[in-house]
Amino acid sequence: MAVQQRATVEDVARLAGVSSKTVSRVFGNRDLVAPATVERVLDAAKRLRFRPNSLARTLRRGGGTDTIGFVMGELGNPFYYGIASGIEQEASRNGNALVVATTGDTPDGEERVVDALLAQRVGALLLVPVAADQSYLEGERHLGTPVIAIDRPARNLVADAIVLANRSGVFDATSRLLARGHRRVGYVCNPAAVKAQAERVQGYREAMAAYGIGGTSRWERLVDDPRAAPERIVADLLSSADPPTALITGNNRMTIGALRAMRGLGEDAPALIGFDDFDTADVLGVSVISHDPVELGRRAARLAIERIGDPLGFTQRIELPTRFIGRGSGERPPPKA
Amino acid sequence: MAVQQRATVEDVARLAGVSSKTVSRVFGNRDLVAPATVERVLDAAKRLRFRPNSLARTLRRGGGTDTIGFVMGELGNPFYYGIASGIEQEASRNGNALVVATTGDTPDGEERVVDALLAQRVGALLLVPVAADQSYLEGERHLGTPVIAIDRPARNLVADAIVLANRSGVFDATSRLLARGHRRVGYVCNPAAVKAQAERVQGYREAMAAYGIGGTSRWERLVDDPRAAPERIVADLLSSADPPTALITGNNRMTIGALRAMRGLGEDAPALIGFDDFDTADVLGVSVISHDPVELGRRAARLAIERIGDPLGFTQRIELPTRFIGRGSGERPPPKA
DNA sequence: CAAGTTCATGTCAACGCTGTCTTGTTATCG
DNA sequence: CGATAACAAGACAGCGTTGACATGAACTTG
Repeated sequence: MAVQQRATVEDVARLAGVSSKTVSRVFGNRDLVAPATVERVLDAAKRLRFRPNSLARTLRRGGGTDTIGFVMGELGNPFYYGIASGIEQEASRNGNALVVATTGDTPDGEERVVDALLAQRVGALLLVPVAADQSYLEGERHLGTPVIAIDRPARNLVADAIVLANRSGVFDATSRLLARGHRRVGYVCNPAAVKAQAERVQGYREAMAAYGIGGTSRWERLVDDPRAAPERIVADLLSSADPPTALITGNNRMTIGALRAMRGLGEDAPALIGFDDFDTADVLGVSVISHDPVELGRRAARLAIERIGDPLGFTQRIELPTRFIGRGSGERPPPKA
Repeated sequence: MAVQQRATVEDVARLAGVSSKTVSRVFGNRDLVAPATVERVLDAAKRLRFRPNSLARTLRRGGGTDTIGFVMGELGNPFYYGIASGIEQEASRNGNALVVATTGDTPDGEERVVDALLAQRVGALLLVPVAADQSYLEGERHLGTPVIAIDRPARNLVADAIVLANRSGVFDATSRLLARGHRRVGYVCNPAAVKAQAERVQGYREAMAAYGIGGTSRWERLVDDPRAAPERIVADLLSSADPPTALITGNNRMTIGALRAMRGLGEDAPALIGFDDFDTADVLGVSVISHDPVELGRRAARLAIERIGDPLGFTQRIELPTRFIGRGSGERPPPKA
C-alpha cells in the first residue's frame, strides 16, 4: 500500500483516448465538447480519481485565486467569530474559499501572516488591523489585491474600511444612564489602544460633558494588557474611593468580567451596559449596545468580492449602526443618596 | 493609476543582475548564496514589491500545500469555533495556513466544499462529518491527503477520528441526578441524527436503566430539525403530562434554550445539566458536562500534521474525556412529592 | 603543482493546466 | 455540388517557480 500518484489531465486523456485539452474543456467549458466524449472523459476521470489541480489552473490563468483571506487578532472571541461567520456566508454564497489567520495581536504576527496570505495569492485581504502601521500593504491594491479593514481603519494605507458607530453608540448609552439620574458613570475596556475603543471612550466623555460632568478619568479604566483579567479590572474600579453607580463595558469580554465581579453584590451592583451583545445576555438581563458582527463580516466580504472585479474604485468607509437593547441592568436607577 | 503587474523572480533577477535561480535560492536556501548577492537580490525584490508566488512553488515541488482544510457545519456555534480555534493555534505554531469551509450542515454542501478544498490541494483535511457517507473520500489518504474526522467518526471511510467520551459523560451526569433522588429525568437534543448524540442518549438510557427506570421515551425529545427553536422544544417537554424534574440538554444551544424556557419558573424549574460548557455558565450557575473543544481542535491538527509526514500509518481513534462541573443547577433536588 | 574539493552561480526543463491557434470533419445552402 | 460555415478536437507554449545538472573560479592537499 504505497502512496499513489495523483492523476493529471494527461492521464485522464490517455485513458479516454483524447487530448489533454479536451479533458481540460470537459472540466471547464463542457458545452464545447461532444456529449459522448464528455461521458468518456468523466468516466476515465472517475476511474482515476482525478481531481483538477486548481493551483495549476490559477497559475496558468494569471491573477489571484478566488480565496478570501481574513486576518484577525485571535480566535475564541465571539466578536471575531461573528465577523468570520459573516465573511464565510457571503464568500461561500459566491464560491470563494476563506482562509483564516490569526496575528496573536502582535504587529509582527500581522505582517507575517499577511505575507503568507499574499504569497498564496488570495483574491482579497480582509483584516482587523493590529499593527500601528499598514503601509507595508501599500501597492497591493494596484497589484490587484484589494485590502479591506474591519472594525478599525488601516493606518497609513488607502483601503476600504467597515466600522461600527462606536462613538454614537456609547454616547447614547451613557446619556441613558445620565438621564436616569446616574452621575458617577464609569467606562472600562481592554485593550484600549485601538481606534474603535478610542471612539467609544470619546462617546462616553462627550455624553458626560454634555451633562456638565468633568474629571471622568477617576471612573475610567482603559487598560491595554491582554493578560489582565477583566474581572479584576472591574473589581478594582468598584472598590475604589469614589466608585461609579453605573458602568459601561467596552466589549463582551469586559461585560462578562463585570458580571463576575458583580456577583453577590445584589442591590449594591452598579447599573451595567455592555458593548457587544452576547449569547446569554437576555437570560442574564444585561442591557447592551448591540450591533451585528455577522453583518460586519458580510458587508466586508461583499465589498471584497466587488473589489476583486474592480480593484481601483474609490475606497469606501462604511459605518454600521449600533442599537441599544434594554434588558434591565442598564435601567437600574442610582441608589438614593 | 492602472493595475500593475506583479514582479516575478525573473524581474528581480534582471534588476539584481543575477539569474532567476539565484533569486529563487535567496528566498529558499539563503545560505547557498554569497551575502553580497543576497543583499542585492533582497534590495531589488523590495524595490519591485516582489512576493514569491507560493502557488507556483507548490506546483513545481509537487505534493500538497501546507494548508490545512477544516470543514464544519457552521461558524456561528461556540463548539465549532472552539475546534477551529484549536486547529488554528496548532497550525500556525507549525506554519500551516488554515482554510475554513462550512457545509451548512447538508450532505451536498459537504461534498461540494470538500471537493473544492481537495482541488486546492490542502495538505490535510479535517472535517466534522455531516453526510451519511464519506466514501467519496476513499483513496485520498493513499493519494497523500490525510483525512481526520472530528467529533464523529467518518462513515464508510478509513480515517483517524477524534471524539468525545459522550456516553460516559452523560452516564455520569444522569447518575448524579438519580443519586440526588430524581427519577423523572429528561434528555433533550437537536440535531439528534449524529453519532455523538446517539452516544449521549445511550449514556442517559443506560444510567436510567441502572436505576431500574424504563420507558424513558416520554422524557426524551430527540429532534432533528435545524429550524426548531430549542426554547420551544424544552417548553413543550416541561408542559407535558408527566414533566421531568431534572433535565439533561445535549448541547450548548439546547442548554441556552432550556434557560430561556425556564425563566420565571423559580422553584418549579427542573434541575439542569448541559452538555458543553459556555461563556457565562458560571455566572448563570449552570452545571455542565464540560470538555475542551479547543483541545479537540489542537489534537486533530497535531494528528493532521503528523499524518502529512506519514499518510499511511495506522489510523487512530482518540477519545477525549469530559468533566462534570457542578454550579448549582444540577444539584437541585427533586421537589418533595 | 596537478588533482581533488568546495563554493557561487547559471542553464534548462518540468510541475498541471488552459489560451491561442490550427486542423479536420460534418452540416448548410444558393 | 462546390463553397462556406459550424463544430469537435488537437498541438503547442507558457503561467512562476525550482530540482537536477553543469560550469567555472578559488581553495586544499599530499
